[in-house]
Amino acid sequence: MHSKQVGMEWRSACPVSCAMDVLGDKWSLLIIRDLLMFDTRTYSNFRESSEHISTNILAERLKRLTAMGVIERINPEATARNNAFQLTESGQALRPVVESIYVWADSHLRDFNPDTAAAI
Amino acid sequence: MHSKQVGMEWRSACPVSCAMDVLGDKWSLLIIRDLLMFDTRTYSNFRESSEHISTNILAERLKRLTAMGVIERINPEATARNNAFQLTESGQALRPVVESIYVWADSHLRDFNPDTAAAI
DNA sequence: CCGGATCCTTGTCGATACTG
DNA sequence: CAGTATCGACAAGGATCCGG
Repeated sequence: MHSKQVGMEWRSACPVSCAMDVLGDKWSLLIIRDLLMFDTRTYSNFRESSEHISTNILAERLKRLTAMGVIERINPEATARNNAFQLTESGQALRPVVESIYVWADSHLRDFNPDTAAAI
Repeated sequence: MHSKQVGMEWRSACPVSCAMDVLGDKWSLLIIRDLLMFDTRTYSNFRESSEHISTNILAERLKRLTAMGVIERINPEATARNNAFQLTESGQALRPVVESIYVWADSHLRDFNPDTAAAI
């Protein structure tokens, strides 16, 4: 699977920029976060997360992250009943990213959001 | 300076979510990247970066990142001639975030973008 | 010139209703 | 329950114009 096939366009060759082309939105890293915490998540599991993603955005992000090899379905031929996602090796390699973001926000965003808590 | 004062709304108390409320777009972390690389950047320096941000987006992001205490003007009373931004302590604390993103993209996005190079 | 505001077009987000 | 269709709201992006 290549970039052209998923309709991906890269703004530049910079890895950080490419990463933002894939993950640079408000939702993608929260999906990754959920999967880092719970290993597997269903469509409705994601919807239960406290940020309340809407169905079309969730479906699109799951599609994109799957296309980019970050997540995958546990069983590709699963029915709607038992259908869940997990991280690929690439997705698991995002753990340091999410953790460093967590650490940063936890120590530098407190002044702005008094509610910021360790609990997710 | 508090969240209400900058019109900030938080989707949840999760630090990762809060971080995405501040940095979760395609441009913010590229601005941080530039400042990590060059220490100080002017408005037009940012515009010269290879992703070609447009003026209105840049102005808005600089405003938001300033409001969130991530960047600051070197000299608040500078004229248009000598006017540049730098990272605050909070912004410099984002170095591990940008670096881990760089490392991830460099090793996991190559299959999708053959042009991904170490050079920024 | 440079920083930045404004206008305008296009694209994406997000809520909700709806379908298999 | 997973996913799609629709539509209004809003953000992105380009061009252009203004002030110092």
